[in-house]
Amino acid sequence: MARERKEIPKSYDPKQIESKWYQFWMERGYFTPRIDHRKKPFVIIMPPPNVTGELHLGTALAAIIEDIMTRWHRMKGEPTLWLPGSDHAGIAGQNVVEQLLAKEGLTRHDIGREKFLERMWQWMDKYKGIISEQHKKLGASCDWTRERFTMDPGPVKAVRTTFVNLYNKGLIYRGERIINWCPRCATALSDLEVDHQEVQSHLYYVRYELEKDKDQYITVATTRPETILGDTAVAVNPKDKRYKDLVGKNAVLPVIGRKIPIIADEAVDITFGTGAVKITPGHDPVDFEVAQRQNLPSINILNLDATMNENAGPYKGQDRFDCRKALLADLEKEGLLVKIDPYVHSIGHCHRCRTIVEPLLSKQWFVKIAPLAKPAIDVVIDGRIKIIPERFTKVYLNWMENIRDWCISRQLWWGHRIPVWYCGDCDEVIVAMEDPKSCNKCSSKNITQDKDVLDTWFSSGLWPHSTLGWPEQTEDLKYFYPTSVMETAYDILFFWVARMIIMGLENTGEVPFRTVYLHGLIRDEKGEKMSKSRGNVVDPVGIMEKYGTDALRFALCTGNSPGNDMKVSPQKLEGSRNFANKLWNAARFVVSNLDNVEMKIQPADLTTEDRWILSRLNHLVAEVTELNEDFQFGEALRRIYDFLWTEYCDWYIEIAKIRLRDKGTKSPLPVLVHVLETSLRLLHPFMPFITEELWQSLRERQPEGKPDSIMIAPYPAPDTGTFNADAEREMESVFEIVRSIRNARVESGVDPARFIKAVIASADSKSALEAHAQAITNLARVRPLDIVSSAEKMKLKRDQAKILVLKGAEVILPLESMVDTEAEKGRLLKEIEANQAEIARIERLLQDDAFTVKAPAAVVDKERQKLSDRKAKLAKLNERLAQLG
RNA sequence: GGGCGAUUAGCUCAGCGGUUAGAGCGUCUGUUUUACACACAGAAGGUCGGAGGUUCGAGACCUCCAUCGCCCA
Repeated sequence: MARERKEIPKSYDPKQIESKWYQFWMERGYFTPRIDHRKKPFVIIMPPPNVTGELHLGTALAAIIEDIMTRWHRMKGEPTLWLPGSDHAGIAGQNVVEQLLAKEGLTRHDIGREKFLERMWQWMDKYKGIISEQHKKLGASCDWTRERFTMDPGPVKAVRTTFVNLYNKGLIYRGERIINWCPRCATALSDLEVDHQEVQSHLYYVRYELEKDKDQYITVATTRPETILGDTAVAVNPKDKRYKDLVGKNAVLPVIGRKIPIIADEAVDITFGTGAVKITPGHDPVDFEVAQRQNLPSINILNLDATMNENAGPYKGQDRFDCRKALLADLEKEGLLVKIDPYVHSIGHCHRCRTIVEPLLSKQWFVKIAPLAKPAIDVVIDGRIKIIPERFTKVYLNWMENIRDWCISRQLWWGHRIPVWYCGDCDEVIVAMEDPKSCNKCSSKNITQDKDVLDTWFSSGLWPHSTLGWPEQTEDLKYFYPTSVMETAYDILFFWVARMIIMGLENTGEVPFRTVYLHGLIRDEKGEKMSKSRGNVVDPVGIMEKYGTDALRFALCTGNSPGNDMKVSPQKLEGSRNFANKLWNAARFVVSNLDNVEMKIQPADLTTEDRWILSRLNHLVAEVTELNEDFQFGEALRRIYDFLWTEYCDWYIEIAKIRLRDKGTKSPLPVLVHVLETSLRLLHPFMPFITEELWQSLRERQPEGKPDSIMIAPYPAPDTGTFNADAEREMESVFEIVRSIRNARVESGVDPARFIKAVIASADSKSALEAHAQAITNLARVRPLDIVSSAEKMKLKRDQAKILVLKGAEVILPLESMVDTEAEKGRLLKEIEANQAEIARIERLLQDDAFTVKAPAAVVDKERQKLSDRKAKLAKLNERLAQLG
């Protein structure tokens, strides 16, 4: 890209560069992988965000983590595919458009199925675009040429094929079962789409008269008195002696007077209420099972809008909760309401609209799940799929082992229509890949398609293979499947991840992905879950505009460990932005010094600080590589941050300035540039925009052998040959000297601008320290500085000086009049005490045979070294104290 | 009822067997030291929720308890 070479602005302005680079990457086609059969690809299928509105922070977090993995693997040279897409979001999607219609005073029934679906598509097309744009703004390097929508022809065919196959295998069936019904959404829900919430409620004790003897009663306890109207029995436990004589007799339902039997069933809990319970097979799953065992009839008392139907007698037409009140009043009047106890129990609410769901008996389509769950359990147990963090493995298995048949039909219009036709003439059920024209049994043309659609998660469950072309054996499917990582939030482990494993195994015989990475949920500063109703939703686009995309990425990545929730605060975002600015300025400094310098590093020219920073850099590269491989991206990024800010900026650049000013010495620029360039590549997956911008400004000046973009440059690999413990030790001692002088200056109130005299005395590293005289002079503001041997030290006049006793050296600061002898004595005594304590501790440790024998030799040696350092230091401190008198 | 997680500096969190516990923010004291005040230098601040135990050695491992949060029934 041709750019003018000009001054880099003083502070980082993300707006200036982000869209430019994204466009550049897109134009070059970097996001689209080249299929290379010699290489193993890295593949992530994006969890498709719901097309119900705009992106939220949770989706942004997912995209960021996925992008980090994607960019990292791409830089490692693997053919890398990150396939984006979006989900039609059945109930949620339909809700959104229905609400829009409501504003026009319309319902979907007013405009009809066809017109409604047109509106749905309009909405979807609009928001699909918005979500893609937002992903682009985040820097998501996904392959837009392969973008998919769950209702695209490919996925539609996959859904159809799966349904037909499972039906033919007898794994999809239609049956009358107790399902969860949301009266507001007017559809059946799966068990997962019901959220149980504890509520303060009441337990009502109601008397049922016995048929033959009106003075005798059996009292039952219930939380839902209106369901009395649907009772078909009273049950007691066969072991319960209290009711032994009543079993086999009939009771009479209050108010409506229907006769029902008193039966014995093991399922009854003797300790609940009175030990006698009402059985309502039409509205309770447990009761339904009892009824099946005991051959009891079921009575449905509800209409689908949760009003009472004709079976409710006098209450017909009333809302379920009005009916409850009316019935209780009537019971009270008749003296049949024995008592009301306060009672806490959990009630199911619709996952989407929070309405209380109603269990009811209904004819729906189900997936027979047990045979499908078995292999899905095996692949996790035998490690073919690994879940991170590991603790979710247990959660997954526990759910999978107790799984129940999955209700997949939804009474919605928006979604994948169930591919089933019913013959009006012969009752044949036709399930076929191609839409039938007539009944295949009686050839009647009088056939109608099932009106319902499938649970959204049915199509989502196919996502990893349907997006790649299944059921066709496409090139993509053959090459990219099974995928590498499924990255998503832990709250859809069952909804989605589990079903993808089930469906993937069933359809392809292969696992859909090797690793499941589950991230946590994002909460606000107070730790509350973000939700529209709480009004604490943070819009990622607003953040990106205010702080920059890389800052958002940094903030969401650091401190985010798998499976743990995280809080996002303005402070965190500011800190992230500050880091971007810090990096910007470090690069600005390097680049501004860059013209006409030979950039090749000549090993012979390297100074100790050069060897130190190269050693540190390569240790960093090794650590980051290891952490990335272990999916610890937050920690990896934190290490890069620490290195750049502290080691590179605070120390290396500051020391390099000396050589930059003095043109006579070897230039530090080759190393400055090398470390910066390597760090930028290391950092690129995390902060793609600023790293590309800075990398390009280096490349402009040093284009030789560099690829066109940092995102296709190789990810750094550690060069262990640069590891240099000696250089690290030497620099550490320089830093210690500088720090201690700075500290002493402040302590003694020396004017910050003033240079003071200093002498450094060292027994064994005099010559080494001499090489750093300039650095110490500049960083600690000491001049003149003398470096002397321990022997020479004795000749110095020391009584009016401040003496800093360090590990490898002593620093003598002749602060003359500023030294307060008494205060100095106090300071020394404190230091002596601390050293004595430490020496005592180590001696105790080393005298302990258990330690010296059992601890690893390296640990013991480390302690011995520490002890001798401490002793030397203590001796010097004592000597100094004696001098002060 | 069963399970999981969290509890470390004022706040947000790292650290997950090696012995003086780290960072960022905040606080305090200074500083226009020609990359950066979105910065620099220095400082204060923690008996790592409690009690037992394992170990030569425990924020780290085990047991129990407490508080908060989540999931499943």
